[in-house]
Amino acid sequence: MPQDHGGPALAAFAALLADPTRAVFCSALLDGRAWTAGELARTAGVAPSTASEHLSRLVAGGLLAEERQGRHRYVRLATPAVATLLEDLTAFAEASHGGRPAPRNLREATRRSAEARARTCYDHLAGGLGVAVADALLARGLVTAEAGLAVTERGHAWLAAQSIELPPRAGRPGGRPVVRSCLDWTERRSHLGGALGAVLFRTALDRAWVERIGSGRALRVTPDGGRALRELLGVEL
Amino acid sequence: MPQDHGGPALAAFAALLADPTRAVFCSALLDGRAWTAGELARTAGVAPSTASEHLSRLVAGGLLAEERQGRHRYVRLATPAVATLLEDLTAFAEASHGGRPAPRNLREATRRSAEARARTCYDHLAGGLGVAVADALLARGLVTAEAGLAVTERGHAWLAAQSIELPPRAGRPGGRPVVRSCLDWTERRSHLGGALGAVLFRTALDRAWVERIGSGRALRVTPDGGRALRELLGVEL
DNA sequence: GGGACAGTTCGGCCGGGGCCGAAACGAGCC
DNA sequence: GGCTCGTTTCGGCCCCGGCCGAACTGTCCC
Repeated sequence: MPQDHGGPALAAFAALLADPTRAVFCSALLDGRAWTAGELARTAGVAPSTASEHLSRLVAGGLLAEERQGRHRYVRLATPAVATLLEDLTAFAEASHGGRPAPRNLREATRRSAEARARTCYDHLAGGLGVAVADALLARGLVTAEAGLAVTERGHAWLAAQSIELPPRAGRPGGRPVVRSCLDWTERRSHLGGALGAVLFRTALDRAWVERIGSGRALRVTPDGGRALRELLGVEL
Repeated sequence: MPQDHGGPALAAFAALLADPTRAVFCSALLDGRAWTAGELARTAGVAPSTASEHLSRLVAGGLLAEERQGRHRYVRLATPAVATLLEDLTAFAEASHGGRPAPRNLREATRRSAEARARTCYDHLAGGLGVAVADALLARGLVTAEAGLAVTERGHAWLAAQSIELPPRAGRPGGRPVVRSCLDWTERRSHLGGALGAVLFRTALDRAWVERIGSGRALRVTPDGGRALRELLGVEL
């Protein structure tokens, strides 16, 4: 039986994430974008040589995918499934680890609140904005939590009216679930992941409703975006 | 932001599972029952003193719950959420680890096939039986995979007709999802987890459709059970 | 070609942590 | 009380693995 091997395989896999440096890498990559080896090394505060070895292990273990461009080694999470797994693990780890420590100084506190307003979580919206959008979709009956999260009839109509298309394989067995609850570390509440969360974020970026700030997960809502959110969903920021 | 701490917290949590012995403990506990420290020590092939230390760490980390009875220390997975997390991790680990090794001898092969027919996965059915039941529910339209897995109108009626009741909080936000796809390591296909999977397994045990073999995850389908499965779901074993 | 720079490989250091056995503890049982 | 047995604590061993710096490779740019 595989579960005889489940022990060792599980241990080997968990060991990939059990190192603080590798965990920081994965956390950073949860912004859904590709990072270079050097960026990750600086972020984690280790020598480039150390980062290189870690990345090789993560790639070999199937957590990361790499792409070489010239003298750069770009690396990103291998699949959305990896992101989901990391989100689940982090949520659990944070929860069982007890409350998170308070910010150490004013600068960190303000940065926290800025990020809390709007940020990304892999490929969808998170932070206060993500939670607000999720609440609005539920309140307007576009998404139901009746028996697991799902898009309602009205929800599909609304998406069509906005010319927002879900990917064809979404929701089919083996495909990505349409809606997934993703616990927000900041808000301690759920925002929307899954194919719906991803396509909403993508749309918001394409239509310039939000734009990235710097190279992290932080987002800014544009004036157009604020208007659209208010009109389409009744979301007031 | 918590994700600054997400790295270290994630690493600390993953480290709990990164040890082969602790991973074997968790794998064994995926049968959903409480084991004593000594049983786990023998299963993993380590000294009782070693097992004791590991268990303390797992309990402190929130993965296991313990209950002392006389001179015994019973431990079990702390919550269904832990089981879900372990299932996801194991499935991913098995998948990315490449194909599982072939059975080493005839005895192991036969044991595999016996277990493959019917076994448990935490608190629901798995193996060939689990997959067959899942397929039958889908084929009869009692469960849909339209937009994530969900119980259909007909499904609810069917459950009521069988006097099978879902727990009241199931499917509500914060509650356990009603239906969850759980990848079967043996069959490489999904069977049903979630509240529905749990209540179906519980019902099957209560009505003596299946019974446990020994102390592992293996199950035997009783004659009554075979009849019930055939009549109610058209499942032929 | 030459210089700058990203990444990799290797050797060596060092600490953490898993393991055991011995001994202590404590519950059940006679 | 005295015995058994499951569990725990402690001390000590040892090895795995993360870290760095130095040297090397390969790419881009001038």
